[in-house]
Amino acid sequence: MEYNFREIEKKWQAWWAQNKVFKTVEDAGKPKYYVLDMFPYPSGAGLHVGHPLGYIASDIVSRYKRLKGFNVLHPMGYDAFGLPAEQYAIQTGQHPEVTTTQNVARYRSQLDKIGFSYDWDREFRTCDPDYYKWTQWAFLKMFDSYYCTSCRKAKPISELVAHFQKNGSVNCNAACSEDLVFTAEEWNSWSDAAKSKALMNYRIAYQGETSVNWCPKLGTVLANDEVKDGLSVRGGFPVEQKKMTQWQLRVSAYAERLLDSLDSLDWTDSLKEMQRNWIGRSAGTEVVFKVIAGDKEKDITIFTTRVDTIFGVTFMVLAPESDLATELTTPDHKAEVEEYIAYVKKKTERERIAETKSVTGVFSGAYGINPLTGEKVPVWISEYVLAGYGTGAIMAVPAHDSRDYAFAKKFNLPIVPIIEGCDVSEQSFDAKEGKMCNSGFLNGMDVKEAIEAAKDYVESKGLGRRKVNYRLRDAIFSRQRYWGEPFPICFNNGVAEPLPMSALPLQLPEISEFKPTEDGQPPLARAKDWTWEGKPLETSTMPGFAGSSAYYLRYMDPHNDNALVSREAVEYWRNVDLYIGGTEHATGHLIYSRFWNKFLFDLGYVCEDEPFKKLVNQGMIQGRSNFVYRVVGTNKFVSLGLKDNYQTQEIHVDINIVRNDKLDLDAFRAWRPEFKDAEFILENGEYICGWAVEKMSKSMYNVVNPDDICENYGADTLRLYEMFLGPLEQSKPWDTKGIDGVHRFLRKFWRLFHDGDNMIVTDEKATPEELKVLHKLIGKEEEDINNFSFNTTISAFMIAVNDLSDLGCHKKEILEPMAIMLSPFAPHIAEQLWHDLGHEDTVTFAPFPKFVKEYTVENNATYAVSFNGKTRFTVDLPKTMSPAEVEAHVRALSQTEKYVAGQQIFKVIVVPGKIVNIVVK
RNA sequence: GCGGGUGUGUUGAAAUUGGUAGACAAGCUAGACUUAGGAUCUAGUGCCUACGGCGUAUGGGUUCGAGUCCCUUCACCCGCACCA
Repeated sequence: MEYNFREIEKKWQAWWAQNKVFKTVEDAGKPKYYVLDMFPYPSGAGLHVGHPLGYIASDIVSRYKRLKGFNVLHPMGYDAFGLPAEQYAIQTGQHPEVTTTQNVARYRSQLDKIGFSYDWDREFRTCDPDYYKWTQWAFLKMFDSYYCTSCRKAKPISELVAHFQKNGSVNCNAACSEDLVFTAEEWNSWSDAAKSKALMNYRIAYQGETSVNWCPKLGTVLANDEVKDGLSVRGGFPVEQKKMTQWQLRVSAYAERLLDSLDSLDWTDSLKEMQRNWIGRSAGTEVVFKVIAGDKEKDITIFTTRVDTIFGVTFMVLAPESDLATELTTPDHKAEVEEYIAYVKKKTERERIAETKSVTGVFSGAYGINPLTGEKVPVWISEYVLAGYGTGAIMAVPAHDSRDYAFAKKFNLPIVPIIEGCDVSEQSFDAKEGKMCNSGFLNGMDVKEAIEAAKDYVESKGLGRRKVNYRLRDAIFSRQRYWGEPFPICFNNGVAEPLPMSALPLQLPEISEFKPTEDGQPPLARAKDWTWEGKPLETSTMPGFAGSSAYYLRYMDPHNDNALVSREAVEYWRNVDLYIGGTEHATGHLIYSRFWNKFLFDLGYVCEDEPFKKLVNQGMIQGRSNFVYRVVGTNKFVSLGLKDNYQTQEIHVDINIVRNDKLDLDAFRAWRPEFKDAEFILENGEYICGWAVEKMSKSMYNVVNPDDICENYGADTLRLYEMFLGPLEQSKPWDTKGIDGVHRFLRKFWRLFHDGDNMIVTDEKATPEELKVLHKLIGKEEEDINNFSFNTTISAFMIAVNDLSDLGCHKKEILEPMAIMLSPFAPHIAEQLWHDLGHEDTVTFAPFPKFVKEYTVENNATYAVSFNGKTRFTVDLPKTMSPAEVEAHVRALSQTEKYVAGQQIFKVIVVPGKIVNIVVK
């Protein structure tokens, strides 16, 4: 029997499913290992060959860990709420539930063909009421909590209420949207509605007015990570800034913890850096400036990281969106300012980004007083100052800040340098170096010294205080959509009231149309009787990241009806040991999940502060398109190498009728009617196509579907090939060149066991040479899997198989461990061979062979010499030398050099391969 | 502009982490067998002015020894971007 992958794969996939081989149960006797893939959004297009890349890698690790004796949790499910299904519903009237179910079925059948070792009993979709019950539950917990800034954790809001009753807002240590000041008496005198309103300022899930990314085309608000370059990530529609009242999560309260615990994670530096930038910690100073606007006078606070430059302040700037801008404008400048604010408001986010270079602004008529110099400086209003960061007001030091500099140049404001010898005639001097001048008590100090000295001074004089600001903003948590989790919130005379836990899950109501209502209400407003005990329910739904923020916990205990996850389950599985997925979630899902986990950790529902210990980002697989070149105005096609002799037009050609960049001429003629009579100008009798790396897409005819590869080569070949393509983390184009190589390897592997219909494995004892081949591979695989270097393991397998073929080795002692070791990569063929060797159980839990180093004796003419176990050089020596002679020789040699090792003792170590190391102790 | 990363044959890529650069595959060339194929096997394949010399984007440095470490320049990729 030849290697018949179709039969083998079908047979063992069915057998695994039937015997529930991958069903996982908690087992205190075994160490746990939790391997998770970022679950997919089931889109209508199905999986292409890029999706399984990470899944294959995680499956390899899962299977390897099982061989190593771990109890492995390896689940899969679907992130099923989201925009595309709803957009489709709006267009076609198809209920998103229906399309989602269809798409999930398609995904499942595609995944099943690849032979993953998921425990499908743990599968769920985020749109299942049994699941989103717990998303709603977590929201209610957040609604019912505040963040205590002194103990750095979430606490019940009732404790804060008790504090207010006793002390008012004094020492309340709660993260909040704005600093409210009230006494206990005031608090106690307030109505329930007023209290509720005040508490919104502190809740972790709260409703508040904020500037949001509004996408008119989608009819919904979007989170910052859902917007790129001023366009929505989904759909690419323009986004504008709008002030709206929205549900939000107080993620900003966790900024510090999210930043600090990054250090403990085994993630790539680039990803951690991305999160650090996104969180954007900056330690600076808040300084109070007195501002005089006509007959009005007001203290305003500015934020700066460079208090040391305060003597160089020549003007101040307010953000046009901030309330201060209108408040501090003097009557004689009112018209201009209003016009300017209107102009800024009209701009879309995209225009703003495009015009960052242009400088705009207007004078407010007000003047600020520099608290250190007493100097009077004009207050301007400009869009380069953002309302959402710091205090929305800055002191401008044009000599030492490039933005202030550009502004000063444009509006002819003075530029006063305060660092000795710097030249500010052409541009500002932003560097934090040099000696201070023109700066009163700071004169003569080094800049770094001056920063600290200025901070101390400002604090000691009560002019301001040190302040750490974060760029991370609270997450906007409502979407004006249908296909998402409903909020378990109703409104009692406009006051938000949580539903009781017993009301969960609050299920999505049936509606017939998914568009927003005529008066701009979200689609849920169309539902009949969308009320709770007579009170209207919230009509927004939760965003996509809500359901994906705690899903890894649910897999631990997916059918629990009493808790998101039971204490026993979470204490056994704890957190994810290995998480594999794309970088696109760096600042979205991976921040929200960490936040969500920390919140549940604070409340004692989970036992680890961080959800994902190790994270690996697989690269994107791009498409590789092929082109033919039509001679303009004819139906003649010229081969790539000759095309420069003609005027040609480049046409995408279906990659399925091209092999190794050579066009199948008949298939091309049959591809489309207009090419039926195509003629070709060939080179060396062949038509060579051009190619380019592009995104995989239908319109470029370059989509490769995993089902087709499974059909033509088998799942094992697909798995091996995706890994063989190159390092996991690297983005690379899909290119079927070379897939034959790995397929050939599997056939060779098969032939070590079989000759035609006969099993040819013997019980003979293995020779040291054969054992050496085996153990070299064992060592390599152990090392490589821990480094996620799967491509080199596969190379090592190829070498081993070639060596064993050369040695004519068909011995069970060698081949049985080889089959076990291959099983993570190519599980179907390994399972078949395992059974061929007479086993009745599955290879899944066979013990991974033990690595023994001794079978590595070899000698050769090249020697490498190392000093202190590190530095080495090679010397050519006669083959016949004994180790002692080698030592003498090397000693003599080294004494001729300046790095003399004369007195040192050499030790000869024999290692695998050609090189003998002579280590100097 | 800031931050992170990458640069090795015709192609995907290896390199015991400072020690024979190009393993393993793909492609190409020649040959064998053949039921002529997208099968199998064998040999060759970095470059040159070839018994030698040169080669890991560029120029320099450290070292007995550099793809690997340090500095310069260039190119490409990714992320952030008026964050004070």
